[in-house]
Amino acid sequence: MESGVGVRECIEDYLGAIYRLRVAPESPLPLSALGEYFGFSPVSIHEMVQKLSQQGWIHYYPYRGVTLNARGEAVALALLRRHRLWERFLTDMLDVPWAEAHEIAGTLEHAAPESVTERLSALLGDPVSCPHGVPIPPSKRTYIDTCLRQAPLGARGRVTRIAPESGDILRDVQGWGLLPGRQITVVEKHEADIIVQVEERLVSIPVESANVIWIEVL
Amino acid sequence: MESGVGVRECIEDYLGAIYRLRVAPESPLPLSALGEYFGFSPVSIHEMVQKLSQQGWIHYYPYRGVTLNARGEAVALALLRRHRLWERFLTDMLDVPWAEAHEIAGTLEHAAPESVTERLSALLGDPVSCPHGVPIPPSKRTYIDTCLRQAPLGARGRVTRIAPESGDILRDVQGWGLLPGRQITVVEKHEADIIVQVEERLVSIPVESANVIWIEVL
DNA sequence: TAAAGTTATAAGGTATACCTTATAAAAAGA
DNA sequence: TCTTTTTATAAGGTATACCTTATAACTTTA
Repeated sequence: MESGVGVRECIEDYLGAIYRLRVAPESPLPLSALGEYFGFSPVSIHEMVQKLSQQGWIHYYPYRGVTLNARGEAVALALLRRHRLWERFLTDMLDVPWAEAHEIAGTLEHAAPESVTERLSALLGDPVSCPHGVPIPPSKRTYIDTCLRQAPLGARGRVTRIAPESGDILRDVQGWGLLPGRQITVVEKHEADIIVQVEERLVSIPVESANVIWIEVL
Repeated sequence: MESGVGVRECIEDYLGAIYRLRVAPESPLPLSALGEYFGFSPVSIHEMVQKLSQQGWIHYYPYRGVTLNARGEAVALALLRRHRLWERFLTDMLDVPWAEAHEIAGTLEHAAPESVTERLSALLGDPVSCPHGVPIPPSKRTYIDTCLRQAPLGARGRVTRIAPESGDILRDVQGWGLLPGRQITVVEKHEADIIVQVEERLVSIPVESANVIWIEVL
């Protein structure tokens, strides 16, 4: 089973995007979501999806969307792992700002082979158990997370991921102190925002942002 | 003046190759050398050279070869700097074997922006003065080097670079203890080989290898 | 159920960077 | 000088991944 080595960069990007954008592994991701994410035309997305399906990376359910098959998911997970590790390297060792690191990691994740990334993981102290940073898939996801928007009142949890990610939301999340790994408690839920407690501090999160913040309820 | 940021990867590769392969900055590098280096057809090389010339990266002297102009040289130098720094990171911090590091650095040098590479330089202790490793161009070359093949008998010098580089020669060079930075003395010159002294040890270098080892005569 | 909105697909086009084959021009060697 | 070799250039082709326009098929909503 491939893990991303030698897989065409463009294919990796699509598989990674499907992984990041999907709501649940089984529910098909509409092609329109991919189009919006990449900023490509529906026709181009459709072309690529056909190719990915023919080459056996995804399941394509016309008029409904796509899901990753085992092969595609393996590549997406490996990609995400490389992405996270480079992100941590950039922030922890090179002091690159978090939001910027995300973008740069997006190119490094393709450039560095698995072997290098694994050595990098060791250099960083194998951050699987995640001291402060981003959850890094070891080879399978080890937690089940819930969207903050859906989290019940009073829920206590750990921020697992920001998905789908974008430079802007990352900046907000950093400002709120909601980086992955942080412990939070949902203290109030309103129409337009959700109030969470982050280390003695109360923060108001707009619902649109709460839609992309995921927590593991503890 | 550009320094490699935003310059098309392929263009950077050509400019870098011209820099590495050239014998002297002024003497045109024949297109056949580029063809051999990349393994591309003469026609393809010619096409690319025309493009590089039109876009103002190089001087093209038909039937003679190419030289870098100031703009092209700046990009090549920045590329080489990024290459060297990633190489050092890979070998020094990730314990990747030298020969392998060269290849991997060849992809990282394109992926990481200048800013990251500069922070990387700081992390590595700004290896401009080069403790043991590879000479890293700061922004201009600060040494004048001679091909070992041409070095006079009895010359004492410091290995500056292996150029043109390839996985195979790097392995040999590593075995001989002739990594860049090492002090050597030319003790004998024969038809087929050159005997150099490297830290108490005498090593016989075949002339073909001596052709790609460069030293700064001290 | 019919209209409106999505999604699919066909057809044709773009740019990049490579390829081959064939011919022309220049340089190098006998 | 003449031939051989090298270098240049023209012509046509490939693959990838994007584009637009137009039409067809399906889904959703009124």
